[in-house]
Amino acid sequence: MSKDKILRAAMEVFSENGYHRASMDEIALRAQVAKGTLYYNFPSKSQLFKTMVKEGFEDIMQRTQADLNTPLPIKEQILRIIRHHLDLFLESRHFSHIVFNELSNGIEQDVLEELKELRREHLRFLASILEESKCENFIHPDVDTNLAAASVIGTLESTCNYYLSHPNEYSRDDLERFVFNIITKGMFISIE
Amino acid sequence: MSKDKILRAAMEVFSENGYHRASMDEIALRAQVAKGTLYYNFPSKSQLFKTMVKEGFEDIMQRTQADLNTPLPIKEQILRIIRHHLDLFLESRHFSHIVFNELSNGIEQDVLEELKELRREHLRFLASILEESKCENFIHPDVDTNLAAASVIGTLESTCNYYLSHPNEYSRDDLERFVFNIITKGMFISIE
Amino acid sequence: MSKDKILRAAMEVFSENGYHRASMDEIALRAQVAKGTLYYNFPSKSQLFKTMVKEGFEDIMQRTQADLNTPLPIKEQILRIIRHHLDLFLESRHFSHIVFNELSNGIEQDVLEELKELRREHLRFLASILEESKCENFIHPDVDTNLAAASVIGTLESTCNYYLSHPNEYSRDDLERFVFNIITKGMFISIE
Amino acid sequence: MSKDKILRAAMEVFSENGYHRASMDEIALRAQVAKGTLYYNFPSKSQLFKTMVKEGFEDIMQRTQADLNTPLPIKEQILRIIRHHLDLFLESRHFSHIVFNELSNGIEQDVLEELKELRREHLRFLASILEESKCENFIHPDVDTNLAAASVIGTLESTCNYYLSHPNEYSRDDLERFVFNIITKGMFISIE
DNA sequence: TATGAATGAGTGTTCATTCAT
DNA sequence: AATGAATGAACACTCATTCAT
Repeated sequence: MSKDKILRAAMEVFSENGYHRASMDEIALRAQVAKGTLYYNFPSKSQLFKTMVKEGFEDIMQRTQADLNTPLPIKEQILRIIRHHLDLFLESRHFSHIVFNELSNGIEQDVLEELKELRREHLRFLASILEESKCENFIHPDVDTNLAAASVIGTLESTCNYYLSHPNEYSRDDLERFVFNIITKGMFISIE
Repeated sequence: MSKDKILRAAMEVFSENGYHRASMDEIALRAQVAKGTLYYNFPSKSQLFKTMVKEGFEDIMQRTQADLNTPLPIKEQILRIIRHHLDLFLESRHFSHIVFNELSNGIEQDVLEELKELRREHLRFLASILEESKCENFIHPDVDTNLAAASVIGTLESTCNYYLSHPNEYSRDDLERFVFNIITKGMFISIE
Repeated sequence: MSKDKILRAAMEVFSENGYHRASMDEIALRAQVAKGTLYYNFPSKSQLFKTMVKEGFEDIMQRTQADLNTPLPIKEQILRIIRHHLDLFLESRHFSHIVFNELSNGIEQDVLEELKELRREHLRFLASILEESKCENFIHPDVDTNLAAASVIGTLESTCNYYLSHPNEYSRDDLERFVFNIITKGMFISIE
Repeated sequence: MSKDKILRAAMEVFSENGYHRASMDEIALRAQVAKGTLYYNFPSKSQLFKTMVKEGFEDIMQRTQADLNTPLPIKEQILRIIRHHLDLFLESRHFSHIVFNELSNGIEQDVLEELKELRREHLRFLASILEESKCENFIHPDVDTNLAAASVIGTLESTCNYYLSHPNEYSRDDLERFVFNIITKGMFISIE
């Protein structure tokens, strides 16, 4: 079906070029449909973008959720969340970049709000997982889980970026372990 | 002087719209100079952008450095770094966003590399501060200071974003304290 | 069809203004299409120019060739070549001017080479006709036919220019006769 | 003096780039004066161009005239005219190209007419030399000396072009001899 | 006499969008 | 459901020219 071909092509092109440098011509070319077909299926570039982002978010949340359905020790749960997000950030690097960072400006106002809401939803999803851990006394009682969720995402994004722009300095496992440690234990020994 | 007026206007316009939606016309208008004057002072849009970013980086590094020159307890040092970067992220919110995130795609290749190098330099700067702390045994010996620097930036960026899009939920002090705690102690009590 | 309308308009506008002063706006206006349509059909100004020139060259060579297919006395052959090129130079005066003269500088390097090759091809075409005459001993054995072809074109261009800028001094027949004589017999009686 | 430096630089830059692609910035740079100085000495780009062309024409005419002042056999006279013009066409190749060919369009109307007049004057100068030869019965009585002068220029220009774009195929002497022969004897043996 | 910062009209080009088919 | 030719507003950039010093 055209719609799917277009969405796949859009994911590629947006990822490779960012929102603005991605052109509808290129997407049509990559999807092997005529340009008109894009507009037959999606009302505008920004709406196509939004649909694509939405599916991405739903996918990561669903996969994470599925993985947490079976009862697991807390440590394992954290590790799996990290792993899923590292997958996303490393494999669909540019997509995740757009999704997590390029949403503050430069995108049409109408769609921007919806995209931000999607991101907030994702953060709420992560926060709710953390909240559960907090209830079970795994997390410091003074830690705000909303900010913590944001901080997890920020740490993942930023370290992935570093990892990707310094190839050969670390292994993927190093990265995973680092993020796990920094999130759980912080970096300092004790400074009080 | 025109050059300064232009840089100030550029900062505004790039911040409000992101690199691509910022137009040279708008910058000229905002700087109250003719369009040609932009090109008299800067050879291209991307070079203007680069100059602006460069000055921003130099400023934050210089101010941070100045503040760390006097001997301070480690806790205070960390707090000050956080404060300076919170200042940057909250006051020049969009600028910092561009600087720390929008550099992955969509900007002319030639300038992109220089910008990334600026960012790397900034991370090295932070990493060197952390490395010092590590030498004095304040930081866990297995923590990589490069990744840690990246993670600090990611945490700051992401939590600032959250803070800014959820007004009235937290105070600035909450934010500062949260970031300090999460960086130093992590979020978990003990899960081993 | 748009493509043809554009080529016709381009011919007009390039002829009247020369390559550089011809603007894509003017061409679009003259062709009664939107500016975008120019770029839908031709990738750039220089490529549009090249296409136009190419068609012109092909036309003159084809028409000349067609006329020489039937066996004719050498004198008649020469006259017909002259006539065809006078037609071109007098009727599409500016076009031929561009084609034969404006190709030395000021045109984008990439297209310039192709245009020069077209001109060389046309000269080879004329030279091959002359070469045949030479083989039949109509032409002085020491005359280089390549240079001779170039010289024929130069003479035609230059005398046409003179003719056009001195209206009423000569008839078209005068011109034709003059060129024929000067090419075949030269201007001097005998000076050795 | 500035004026001379500018004229020399203008000659270089116009020759290398053609009228339109030559920029006042480049000329100022090459002349090592500030841009304002160009406008202090010449009212506009086109006037600067005109002045330069005028000097060029005067120079070639003067040098040719000087050479013909002493009594010489007709053959030698012709050879010298050819030589002087070959010098001009081969050494200041682009300048002469502009002067002899690029004057039909693309240059500001106001100056264009004056430039054409300069060219006509030069042709009259050559024609007058030929006319003299004609009076002495060296030239066919039915040859119009005005057209002949134009034809000489056209032949020179065109063969020089060919010569320059086919390096190593001919020597300068070949060229000189060819032009002399074609002008004096034409290319055909006898076709009546 | 000379400067050079500033100008702004003009240029080629891009691209999301439309619509007749 | 799908097409692709056509659009036109918007864009980065150029450059001859001006003018206060």
